[in-house]
Amino acid sequence: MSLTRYRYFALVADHGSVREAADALRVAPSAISRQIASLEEEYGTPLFERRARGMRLTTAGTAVLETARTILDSVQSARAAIDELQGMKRGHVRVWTVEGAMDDFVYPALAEFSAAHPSVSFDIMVASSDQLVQRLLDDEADIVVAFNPIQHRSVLSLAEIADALVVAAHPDDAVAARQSVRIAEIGEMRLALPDRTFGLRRLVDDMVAAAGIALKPALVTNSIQSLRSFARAGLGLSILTRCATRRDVVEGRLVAVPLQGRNLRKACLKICVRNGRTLSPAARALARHLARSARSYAAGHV
Amino acid sequence: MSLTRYRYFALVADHGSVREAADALRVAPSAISRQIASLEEEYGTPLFERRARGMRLTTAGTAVLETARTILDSVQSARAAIDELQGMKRGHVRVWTVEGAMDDFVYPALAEFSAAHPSVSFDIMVASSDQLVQRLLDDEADIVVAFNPIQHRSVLSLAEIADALVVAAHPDDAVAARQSVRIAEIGEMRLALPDRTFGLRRLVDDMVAAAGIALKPALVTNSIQSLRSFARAGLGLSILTRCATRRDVVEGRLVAVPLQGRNLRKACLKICVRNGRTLSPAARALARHLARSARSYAAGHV
DNA sequence: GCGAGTGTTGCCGGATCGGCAACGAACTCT
DNA sequence: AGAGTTCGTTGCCGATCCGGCAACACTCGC
Repeated sequence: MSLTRYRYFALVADHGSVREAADALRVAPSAISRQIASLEEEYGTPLFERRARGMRLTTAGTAVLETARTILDSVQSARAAIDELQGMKRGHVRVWTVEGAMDDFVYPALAEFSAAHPSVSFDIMVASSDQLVQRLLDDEADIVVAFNPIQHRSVLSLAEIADALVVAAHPDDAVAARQSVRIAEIGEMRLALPDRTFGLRRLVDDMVAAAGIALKPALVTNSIQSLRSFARAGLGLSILTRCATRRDVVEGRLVAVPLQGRNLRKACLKICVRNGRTLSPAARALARHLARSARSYAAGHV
Repeated sequence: MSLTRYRYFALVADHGSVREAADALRVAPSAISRQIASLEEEYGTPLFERRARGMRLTTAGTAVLETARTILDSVQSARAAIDELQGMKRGHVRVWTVEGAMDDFVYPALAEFSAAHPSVSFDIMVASSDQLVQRLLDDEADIVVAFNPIQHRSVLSLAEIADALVVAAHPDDAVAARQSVRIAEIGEMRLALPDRTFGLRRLVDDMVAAAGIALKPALVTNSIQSLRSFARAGLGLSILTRCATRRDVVEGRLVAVPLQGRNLRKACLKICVRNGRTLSPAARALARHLARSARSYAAGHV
């Protein structure tokens, strides 16, 4: 939203330091410093006293802080009023998702939504893609985030994220230095794979079948986390999606090498709802939000 | 400021139409339309009902309008509180300016300042540059905006705007089609000039003297407005500054052709205060604001 | 004096904003 | 009914703003 300056300002006032506020907001200190400076220019007077150990409000700053709180509260209360109008007060939404999308996509999007609609509560349940579709058909899930779900006329996809298959390797593994890995090669590798109820596994099976190879996985599991751990421990390679490996890659614990091959079907994360079913207002709003997040996620990580 | 969306929103709600709000704010309707759309996305619901004859608030919109008013009021009240702290309540500032800078520079800057500090009142007096300096020394002016004022150790320049000399011509005049005019040529032209108390006139006189030419002005006046009218009526050419002709140029009534010549001294508009004198808080704030405006004006019109 | 902690600044890539012109929709007046 | 008017919206583009990064300046405590 556009009230960034006031949010930054209030947070700095609370923490007494640009640095701490920056950590709390997960932005660079310079961004906050600039917004404070621009606010001071707008009011034509310093709002903080700069000290060696942080920032202390000036008298003028105190007045602005009061304003900042008023502003932020009143936006919050407008949201609450709208929630009430739309029957989202005390709403509850049941989201089922594949494990691989949870950390990198579902939770960040959920955090945004929850900040806007604090009174809505959630179930976040994890299952394999096949099971997800079943939950949706059984009306046990309002929204599912599935990986290459089977086509079904009662399942409506609102948005999708193309998510490449990668080979996850320990940074010291020989594979980690490569630009890509061909399908034909993975038959020879020490591999960990998800079990056959996973959309990811179906994709891999189809590809290796088309290439005429047989896989001898060193480990089969029903947990994405365990696939990551396998590779992180240097026990061998795992096949995962880029999205599921992002955090470990950024933090240097894994390297993700793209899989290459002519039979590489589009690997696709989809936000799905049950066709024809009328969702609760809260669920509808969250579904819209997830779909929007998916589109911007897709745009940002191509 | 960054609360644009809420200002736009409130104004549209008040006027009941994007177009009227756009006219009132002097921005394009599309800009407002977008901000409204983004606000609606932020709240996840339409805030206006689109009708053939304008926009009508929805119920959700009414809730947001309340918020918008709270926000805008509370910013206003923070300003007022700061003004009070700084002793700017009911301040009064006496500004003296050259006529040529009034419309294009002084009034826009003043409007911004006045929006931020509504309780400050002004004298805006017009005089020639020589007289301005005298007012400042006599403590009859707090701030002056002068054109190439004479150097004086008690006159402190806070900021300056380089302002090129131009020949103003009627659009049909032969000169209007040219890229530039050399000093040497203006001796032959039918010219209007300000009288000798104007900084602008001093500049012209110095240049023609250096070029060894004598001028036979067709009209001498103590009013910039009359110089403009002279050229607009097609009676001949006027020597003016780019800043003083901008509006007429934009609206197609005049063409401004740059003057060229090696003796062309920098033509310069300066924001000046009396050195050593302690200004009232309101005057100090306005001086700062004018100086800042001058810098951004200079940056924007090179 | 030096290191650790702080806030700020220059630079740059990406996102946003506003102006312009063209469009589509709905009403009004022949 | 049809032409014209009055709306709001959208695509495009240039200018501006914002945030990340790295280097810097400053203060305090050892």
